[in-house]
Parts: sequence; C-alpha cells; structure tokens
Amino acid sequence: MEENVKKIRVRFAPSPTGSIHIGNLRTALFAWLFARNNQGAFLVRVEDTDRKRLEEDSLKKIFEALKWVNLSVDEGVFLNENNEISQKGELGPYIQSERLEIYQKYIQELLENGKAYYCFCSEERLEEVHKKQQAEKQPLMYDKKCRDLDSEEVQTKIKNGEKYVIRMKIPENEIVKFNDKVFGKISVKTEIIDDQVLIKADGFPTYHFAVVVDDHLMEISHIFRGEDWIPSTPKHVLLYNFLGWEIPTFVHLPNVLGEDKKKLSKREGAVSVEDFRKKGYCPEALINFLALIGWNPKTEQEIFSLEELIKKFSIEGLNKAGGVFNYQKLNWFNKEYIKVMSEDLFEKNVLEFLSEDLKEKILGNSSAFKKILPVLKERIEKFEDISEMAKAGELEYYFSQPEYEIEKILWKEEKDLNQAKVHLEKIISSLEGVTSFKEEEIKTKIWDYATEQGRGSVLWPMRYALSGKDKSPDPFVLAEILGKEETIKRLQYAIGKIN
RNA sequence: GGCCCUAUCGUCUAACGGUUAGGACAUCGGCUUUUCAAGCCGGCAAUCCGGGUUCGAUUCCCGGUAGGGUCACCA
Repeated sequence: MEENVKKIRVRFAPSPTGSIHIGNLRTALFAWLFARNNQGAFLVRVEDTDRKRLEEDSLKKIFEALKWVNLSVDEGVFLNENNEISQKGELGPYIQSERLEIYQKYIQELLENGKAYYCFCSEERLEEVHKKQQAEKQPLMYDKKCRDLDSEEVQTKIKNGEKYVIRMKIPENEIVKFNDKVFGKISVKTEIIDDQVLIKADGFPTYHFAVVVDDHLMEISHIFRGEDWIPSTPKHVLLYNFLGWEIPTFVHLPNVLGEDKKKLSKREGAVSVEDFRKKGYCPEALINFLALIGWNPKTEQEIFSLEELIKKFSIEGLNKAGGVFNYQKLNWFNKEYIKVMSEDLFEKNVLEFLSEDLKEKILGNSSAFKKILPVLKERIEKFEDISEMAKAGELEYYFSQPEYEIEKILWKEEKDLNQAKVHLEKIISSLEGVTSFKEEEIKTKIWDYATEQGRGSVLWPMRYALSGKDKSPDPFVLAEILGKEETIKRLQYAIGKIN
C-alpha cells in the first residue's frame, strides 16, 4: 500500500558495452509501460563501472534504439534534439562514472559501521582458492581471509600502497527474505552469500553497490530487471538494511529464451535491437511481440499499439516462466503492421532496401513503382524481403523486358508453342481495344476467351510473357502495372521468340 | 556441485477448484485460382510424473523428474 503514496519511479540502466539486447529492450519496455500506466517517471541511468568493457559508440546505439521504438525518457540520460547524449533531472548525475564521490561517501559509512572491510588478496590467490573449491565441489566463494584484519594492519598495508578492494561483510546465520512482485517470497541463508566486492581495485564500485546506492538516491520505487538477478538480490537487500534504507519493490522478469530454451544469445541470430532494425522490422511490431512474451493482457486481442499497451499493462499479468523468442510469430506481427502501414512510409522503407541501380530504374518509372507497392505490401513480412526479392529477380521484370526460355511459356505439360502463339495474338488484339488499361477491364476482355480455351493454357503464357517467372502476381495486375504499350510489346516479344 | 527459480498444444499463452481445457503463431487439409502471395473455412495438437487435500483438481500442498538461472575486482 505504500506504493499508492509513493510516486512510481522506474529506471532502465544499460551498460554501454555494446548495442542493446532484445531482452533488455523488453525489460525497459515493461518498466516504461508500468511508469506510463501509473503516471510515474521513467529514468535512464548509465552503468559504466566496468571500464574494461566500455564501447565507444554504444551509448548512441542504445539511445537510438530507444528512440526508434518510441520509449521516451523523463529523467536521466537521454538523446537531445541534436542527437547528443545529455542529462536532465534533479537527482543526477545519472552516469555512474560521474558519481564516484557519492559511492565513496557510502562505502566509508559501511566501513565505519563494520559492514564492509578492506581485502588485500591478490587475484592469483583468489584464483587458487577457487580452484581448490572447484576440486572439492564446494561453492566458489571468497574464503574471508581479510575479513578480520585489525585496523592497524589495514592502515599500514594501505600506506604501503598495497592494492585492495572493499568487500561486504555478510552477517552469519541469518536468513535474508524478500518479496518479488512476480516470483513471490524468496529467502536465502546468509551462509551461501559471498562477501561481495563493493569497490574494485580501480576505485570504481561494482554493480551490486552502485545499483543500491543509485536506486535509493534516485528514489526508484520499482526495480524491473531480468530474473538472472534474483540470486544476487539478497546482497542488495542486505545493503539496503546496512544503510538503513527502504527496500524498493522488486519486479524480476522471466527470461527471453532462444529456440534451445536457454537465455537468448547471439547464437540465435539477431539479438540486438539494431539487428532487427536492419532486417526491416517495424518498431511497433517488435514492441507488440516483445510485450506478449511473459506478459498477457487477459484478452484474446493480439495487436496492441503502444497506447493500448500502456492502458492494459499491469504487473499481475506478468508470468514466471521464461518465454521462447519465436521469429515466426514476430514475422506475423510485422506483416500485420505492414498491412496497415501508410503508403508513404511503406514506399520509404522499400526504397531503403533496394540496391542503387534498381533504385535508378524505379526513379525512371515512378508511376509503375507506385502501382507495384500494393503488390509488394501483400508479399513481404519484413523489408529485408525486398532485397531478397530483388536478388531473386522478382522486381526486375517490372522495369525491363525479362529474359526466359520460350518453352517455359507453356502451361504445365503442354507442348504446342504454336497454340500459345495463337493465344497471345488473340490477347493482343483484345487488349488493343481496351481504353482504360485497368486490371478489371483487362480481365473482362480476356476472361471469356480464357475460360473457353482453358484458363491455364491462355493465362499462364500471358503471365509468363510479362514476368518471365514461374511465380508472379496475376497477369491482369502485371498488365496494368506495365501499361498498355509495354504489355503488348512483351506479348509480341514472346511471339517473336516462338517464330 | 551449492543455492535459487520454473513447468498447459511444437511456440506465445487463457482458464485465479467444476470448461467438450479457449485463443494466436507454426503446421496440415479444403475453398478461391493460370503460378505465387493474400483471403476464407476446417483439421491435428497440451495440463511432466507420483502422492495427498477436496464431493471435485490444470488450478492448493508435498515429493520426484526435467529444464533454466546463478555462483567475478562483468553487468
């Protein structure tokens, strides 16, 4: 009930170590939906405490991805009008590397209260300890060698310039309990909790320390994160207690899995938001699809706009079991979104996925292009398919006379090229009388003859003469797109090949 | 291996003790049809196993099994 009083504040806390993973996007989405649903605030904090894994343009990619899927940022780090990384809000800075003094302040407090201690163990020694534990099939934990060093000893070591980290002093024989909004009550004995490093040798805090400090200082009410954080949550709970802070509400989300039922990883192909963008998925489709993994709106509706998702979202609809990321279903969603896409947007997207020389041809015949668009719309599930169609030569014939072997112009098992020629000639003469060269009129002109002679025998050669392909839209659609002159030209070309 | 978590069609999921276990994707078949695509109609397909509790368990409890997560000076 305290949540009703307190303002809802959630955060998305990416690490700038690459482009944003689809699973992280989903976490951000749920947090964002929750904030919007409750008139709360959505903040973004950058967790860049791992100095070794920093990637130069990672932040840009992350924020471009957020912008692409339309998740707006209320506070913290964001991309401004000039596409520069900047910060807004009263509780900053929102980039952890700029908050080092803050962590210092609180680590001192823990040190003074005996909740943390200096540890001078070398990485080599730690490695040995771990090796031994592994051999004995013991859990891999710090052996607490430095836990009870006396303070004089500590001071002289520090004075001598010995490298150190600061560890958390996990209390003995206690049970840490916390309540998760999705997974319910979870409790863990302190015996199995490691004396976690809080401050690294380079002076930077570890994730575990920084999140607790920052989430508290930034007044985060609900922590949305992946379920893989559940095992380390007891450490965080302990830290909140050590510092005398109120514990926020945990909302751990079930994992997004690959086909192998393991956490979705690069092995599965596209996993970064960028990848999906490059393949020509619609951001709305991706969001819609993602929202329905691990959450359900309790209706049989499948297609939801962002606005509808905001309205419908609630933590109660969240699932515990991990969900497989199913590309086929994503494709279906994408197709649904393409169906209702505006002509202009569709055209713009198509152009983006065409090669330069094809684009040139199109610009030379833009009226044909306009007519092709609806045909393409019906046939693709993502815009990458346009490139594939182009490669397979399924676009070329709209703009230039296709080459083909004349025998293929015959329907099924038919052998008589002369008969086909007769049909084509008949079609030409019918077409010459068509005044407005529209699909329906072309059809009515030819239909009776085709029905009489056998539709396959007449229509297949016509279609083939126009496209030069086994598969294509129907001949009436093709004829309209090509126009009267070009259609007749191609039919005559076919007759010429027969002669 | 320790600890934690999870378990309904192949996949995403609905059914908060009583349903012929529902929907969607995929798949299969039919219709339409000159091919492809689209569209329409229909089919196949699930409660992990064993104990309880209960008049009655998909649903609650326990155990097993299976799967996953996690055990860093990475997040």
